[in-house]
Amino acid sequence: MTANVLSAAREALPRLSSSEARVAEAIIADPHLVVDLTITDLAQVCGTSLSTVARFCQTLGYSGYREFRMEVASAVSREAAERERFGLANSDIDPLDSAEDVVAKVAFHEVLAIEQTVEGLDTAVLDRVVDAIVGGAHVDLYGFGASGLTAQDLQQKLARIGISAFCSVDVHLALVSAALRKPTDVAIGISHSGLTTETTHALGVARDAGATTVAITNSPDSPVAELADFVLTTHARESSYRMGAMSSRIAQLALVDFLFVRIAQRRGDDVTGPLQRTFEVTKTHRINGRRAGDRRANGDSPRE
Amino acid sequence: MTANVLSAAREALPRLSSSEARVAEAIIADPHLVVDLTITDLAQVCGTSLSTVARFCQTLGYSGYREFRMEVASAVSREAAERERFGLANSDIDPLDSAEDVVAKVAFHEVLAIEQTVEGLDTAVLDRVVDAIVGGAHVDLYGFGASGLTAQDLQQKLARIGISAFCSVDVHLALVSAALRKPTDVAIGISHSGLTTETTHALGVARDAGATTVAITNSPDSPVAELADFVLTTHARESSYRMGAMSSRIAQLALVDFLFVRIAQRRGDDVTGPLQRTFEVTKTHRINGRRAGDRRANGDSPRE
DNA sequence: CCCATTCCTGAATACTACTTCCAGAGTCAC
DNA sequence: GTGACTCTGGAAGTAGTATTCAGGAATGGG
Repeated sequence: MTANVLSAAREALPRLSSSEARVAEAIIADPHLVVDLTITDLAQVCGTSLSTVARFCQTLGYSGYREFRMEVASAVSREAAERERFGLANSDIDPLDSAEDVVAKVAFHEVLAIEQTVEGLDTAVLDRVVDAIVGGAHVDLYGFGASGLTAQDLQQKLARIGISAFCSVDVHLALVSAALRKPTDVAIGISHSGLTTETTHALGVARDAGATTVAITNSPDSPVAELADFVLTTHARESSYRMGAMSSRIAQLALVDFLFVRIAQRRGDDVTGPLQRTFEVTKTHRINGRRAGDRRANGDSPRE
Repeated sequence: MTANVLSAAREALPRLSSSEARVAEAIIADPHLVVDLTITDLAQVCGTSLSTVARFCQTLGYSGYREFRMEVASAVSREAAERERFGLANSDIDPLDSAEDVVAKVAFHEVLAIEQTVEGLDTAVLDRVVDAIVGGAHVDLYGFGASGLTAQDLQQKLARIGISAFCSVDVHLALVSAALRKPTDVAIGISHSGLTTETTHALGVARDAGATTVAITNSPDSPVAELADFVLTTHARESSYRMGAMSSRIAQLALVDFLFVRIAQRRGDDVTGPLQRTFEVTKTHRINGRRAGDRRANGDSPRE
């Protein structure tokens, strides 16, 4: 299922028994343990028996420790390569880090979040959501707090290509809209944790009204996901929780972009046109450059 | 020793005996053999005995096949990542692209936008903006359309760590707020093109009121930038204008995150605390997790 | 040309690491 | 409290890996 072993481990955590979870946590905290240690040693480090470690590997879908280990080695190396591109030795932010370090580390985590979201994305589900939206009449979006921005972002994008979309920061309005959904409509709930009660509530109402429901969340086992016909999962790692909020939002936006581009593509929309125009306006402006600010009034671009 | 196992093997070739050379050649031709096959099977494929393969691994400086194999797995995965990246570097989205292709390409461009923004960032300017905000009384944020979401995002973040920040989608309210700025305040205008009249206007008003002004834009020569004491530039490449809208917003958010983390770091804020708590809530839920569906009466999920 | 030395090689052996099985402990529902 | 179930680690079994060793080829000296 999930391409990256480590994301898979994180995702599987809730389904695991306590001993297996201990193994998962140790591995998530330091994946290098797997590469360096034999199954026996790893079991000892985790305070459990090697049988449990072996079972854990199989729970994740691997034939055993050997296969799992190779997979972890690959994932670790891939991540290390990424880190090197940012010139980083380690990736946790320290209070004494320089501005350059902080910037590189934040960027690294955000890039990682995007890449892992891609790896873990089920494109079949993505396309079914695209089908539902393209074939549907209207899209309702529910998201509050940070996820509210993602919802608004998608709303703006859909509206721009002529798809009826609604999104409100006001829970009451969202609920009213949810109650009015028809079976031809699509309702999308966005919540990183999947626990946000307002989002869950709204999505449930839309579901009861007969709409096709979609969840965008980092926790595919969460309440929001359970109300959804289709679940799109982001893979922002929470282990370095200090970054969590940022990475998760970037991952959500990336996901929303995938969805949007695919919709535009499916509809045969000429996404190029309008944006091309923006591009040219900008370019023209830049050539005359400095004085454009003076002629204010009306010459504004489609976006921003 | 050479960093990459495979180069090492290639380099060592002339020094190897004929049987070991045969092993080396097979591996160089298809490194995946090592990942997939046991030492016994690999020996058979190479038409030699497993002893020879084991010796070969030791000749290259590894303790044995096991260690060698892990190393090869790492190298192979790293190389695949590089190749993938390279393949995406020069490709635009095509109407006939598959979902996988679309996702990979969009993600690549977004990652690129982050990386280039990091590269082009003047951390000295960043830190002076941080100084202004940390030492100031209040932050006003102006941004509309897509950039409005970035503005709101930063507003939310600053508010969360107790910094007075204002952001409104209503231009009038923004202007009123701008007019009320004091010299101890900071006003930040966000506009990708730098041409948005509302943003320019508001930033100009805040400047006249005496506030320190900051511009976040992709065009450092634009009107918004000219009104700013400090300019933070995003580097979302517009050449592939089809992606521009998405990449620019990601770049803006990344920039805002750099700013935010640096501010939190400077203030010695315990960013860890609140987020840690969120993490634990999620975790608690997850432990009971398994049966959450039952409690929820109607919750069935089509996937998983 | 023959013998001695050295190096190379793979079969056999020894060993380690991994997998699988199983029974006991614990947990939950009735 | 009892039965059904799950979780867990010990132990047996097996696959995979390391090492030893002897035969054989190649090289060099007599």
